[in-house]
Amino acid sequence: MESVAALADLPQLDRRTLTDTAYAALSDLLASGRLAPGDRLSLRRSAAAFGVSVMPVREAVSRLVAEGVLEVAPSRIIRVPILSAETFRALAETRIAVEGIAAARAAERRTETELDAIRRAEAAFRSEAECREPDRVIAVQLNRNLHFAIYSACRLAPLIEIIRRLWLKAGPVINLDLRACPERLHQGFALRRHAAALAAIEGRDGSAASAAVAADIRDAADFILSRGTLRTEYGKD
Amino acid sequence: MESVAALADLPQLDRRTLTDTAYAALSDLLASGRLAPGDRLSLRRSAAAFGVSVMPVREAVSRLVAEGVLEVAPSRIIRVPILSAETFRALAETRIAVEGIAAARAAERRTETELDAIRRAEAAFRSEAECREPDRVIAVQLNRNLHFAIYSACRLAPLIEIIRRLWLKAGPVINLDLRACPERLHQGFALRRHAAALAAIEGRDGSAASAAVAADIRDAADFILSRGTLRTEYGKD
DNA sequence: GCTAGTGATCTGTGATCACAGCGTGAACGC
DNA sequence: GCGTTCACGCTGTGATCACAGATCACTAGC
Repeated sequence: MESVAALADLPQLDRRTLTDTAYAALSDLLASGRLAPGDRLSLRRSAAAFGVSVMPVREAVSRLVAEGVLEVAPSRIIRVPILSAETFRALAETRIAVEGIAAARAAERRTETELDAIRRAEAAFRSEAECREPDRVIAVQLNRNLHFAIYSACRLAPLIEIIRRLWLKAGPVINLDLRACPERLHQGFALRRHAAALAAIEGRDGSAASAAVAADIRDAADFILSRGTLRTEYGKD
Repeated sequence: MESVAALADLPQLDRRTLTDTAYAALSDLLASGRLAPGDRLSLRRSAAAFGVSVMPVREAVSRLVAEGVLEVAPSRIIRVPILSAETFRALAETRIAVEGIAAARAAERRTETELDAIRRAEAAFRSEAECREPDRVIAVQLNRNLHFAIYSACRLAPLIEIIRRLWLKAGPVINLDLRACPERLHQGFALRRHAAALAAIEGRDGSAASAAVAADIRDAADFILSRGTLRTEYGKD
């Protein structure tokens, strides 16, 4: 018999399958905006790029398709969906509702530790956004970190998972927009909303936190919709 | 060239793959409670039962695993998760939050048509529940119909999809419970909540609708938790 | 009688093959 | 010169094969 204590240290050697790895890689590509709406994907090509067979990529893509993050056209082409304005609006409304709740709960029951993490995340984003030449990729990542630092404090694992998926769906559109209009970072909209959210969470004010997050999401959504780059008509492709 | 009008009638001949079919079949098994927590699943056996190869079943299961509806143990066994009390509570809280929002929105912007559909669904459930010997399987289905008739009126496709997934996760536990305690139907808790929800939606009272749905969910969750059949300790298996 | 070892069997995971459908481009016909 | 067609290549989907690991029943040994 081996040492029980030593075994307890590695609770579960994570059985990470190639499918999981491929899923994580594709998710990252989508979340970071390196995959834009309309971009196509090929199982065989992706598999070659990852250095595996098509099987794991296929399952990963299948999951993303099921989640609506990718779509497969009747012509058997996998691509990241091009959202219509209406679809995007519905997605934003859903985000406002769901993330608003998470923020409210987070404000009401955050611990000091969680509050510290949120403070640090807010500061990190702020310092990058106020920099003279902010790195867009990093800013997006830091914004994401801040939001999820807040949502994590709601202590509702299923809710956080839901939000993760919503971000995956909205990611490509938002990142594409930010890439096209980097100056938006300077306008400080997000900074104001973040500050308001942080203050609300510090003061355990649920509805104020919810409102701040909602405003943050709505700002971005309105801006994207106002640019009019989204399809206004519906039509399968 | 064929008639354009005729083509428009069948907007998209649904390219239903075997994977989609398998997914739908498994979802139905889970939602209707024919698959209980702890039940195991084998790819090869399921494939044989469906009369297809393992491939489609494998992808369908993979999706459900990704959604947390099924889990694959390190011992390579697929099964429907046995939720701990804590996990179940978190799931119920999430449902209360999300479905509450959907109900509130539904109440505020339902059309007459949608209201009619909700009324019919409520009446259908009531007549079955008030029957002397209610059919549990049918009652579960009618309850589901009513809830989704309400949620559909919120007009937020992503939100409805989220709720669909939440129901898939909670389904086995709830159905298992209902199967064990059919008398709960007679107590009329659900009936009262449903009536309150219907009245709120008729009166376009969002917060009342939200409260009614939340109470309905909480009743069921509290009842299940009070029975103490759920694991109280956590531990991977 | 009970335990430890051991092999048959079944598991999901990954790779490979087969196929029908669609897109694309070049060559042919008018 | 321009439009049509046809063939090639690539696509996702489904089936099958290969494999490592885990379970479980059975047996040998104490």
